[in-house]
Amino acid sequence: MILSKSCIYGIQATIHVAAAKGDSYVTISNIAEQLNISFHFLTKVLQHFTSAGILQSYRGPKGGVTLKIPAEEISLYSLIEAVDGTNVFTECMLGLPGCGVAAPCPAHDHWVEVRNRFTEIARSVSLAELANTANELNVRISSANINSIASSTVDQGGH
Amino acid sequence: MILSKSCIYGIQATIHVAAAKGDSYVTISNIAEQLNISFHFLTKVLQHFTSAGILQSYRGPKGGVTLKIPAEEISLYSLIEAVDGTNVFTECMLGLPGCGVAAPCPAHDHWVEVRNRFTEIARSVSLAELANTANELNVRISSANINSIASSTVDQGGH
DNA sequence: GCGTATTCGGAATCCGAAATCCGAAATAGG
DNA sequence: CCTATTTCGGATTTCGGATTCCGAATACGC
Repeated sequence: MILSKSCIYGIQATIHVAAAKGDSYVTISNIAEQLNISFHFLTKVLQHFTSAGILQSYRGPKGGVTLKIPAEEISLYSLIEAVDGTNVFTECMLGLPGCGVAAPCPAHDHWVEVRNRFTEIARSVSLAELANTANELNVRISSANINSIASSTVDQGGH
Repeated sequence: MILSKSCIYGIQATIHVAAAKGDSYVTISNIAEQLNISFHFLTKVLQHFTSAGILQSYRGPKGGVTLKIPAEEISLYSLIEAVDGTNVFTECMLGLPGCGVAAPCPAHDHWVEVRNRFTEIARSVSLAELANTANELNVRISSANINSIASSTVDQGGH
């Protein structure tokens, strides 16, 4: 698994939030329920995003989380970075610390090609695109289905 | 980390064995020492390769392991497969079971591109190439350096 | 102000991979 | 036959990520 579970949950959750695209806050318990993830665990994961400035949170009744910046400006890269850091994009395939052009491992050149392609894609794919794909294709983002968001998210007005 | 530590150790070890390319068996303790890996742990890892028909082992004095088939016929793919299985090459980026064309996740198309490139490379890169690269470039395969193999491996004759 | 809903943040627990330990089996050499 | 060497294979321990638990902080509604 190239991404940690925390990271995967986080990506699924932000897609969920972006796909809901209401003015209101979405509660973490709602997200957790829809995605079949432990509420308490998701709570922790989403804190990475709020401290990274990707999500905006609000406590108390009518609280929850929402996107702090437009989904178009949130790259998959920044989502991954917020939770797992940038190691995924720089690590050596054989786990050698400091593997690079100066001191490559035998598989360096081959792996760099894969790694760079992954990085490019992560940088160019936006959360908006992921959310649109999810909505348009009516595609699942977890064991649950994305189209259950509409019915479960109620616009409660802004703040 | 896309590969488990066991798998990484295994790849490093087989490169070491291939780079030594003597007729004799290389002891696991020798490999472990050169690669700075726990001997007992490496013992377990290499058993995957012997049971997969990649390595040939021999017990007792003058025993050890050696390649069972030519290094040219051993792909990086088969090395990874022997230890970690094929999940790496088929898994969904978001960890969704059964993610595929029929039921894709929002990131499916993008991830498949990366995954397929990785698979192609793993299938086309041979252990011989890795070992040659390591020898020619005098490149390290662990914290230790590959060129220490020559001095540490003594040809004790065949069996 | 008071009770409730909600996120925040640390502590405790669980669990699987990583690593260690130990005895058994095989084999060469004397 | 006996001993030293080496791989085999199970049992145990360690360690870090995943998960749960609990109390605090914040904010709405009455």
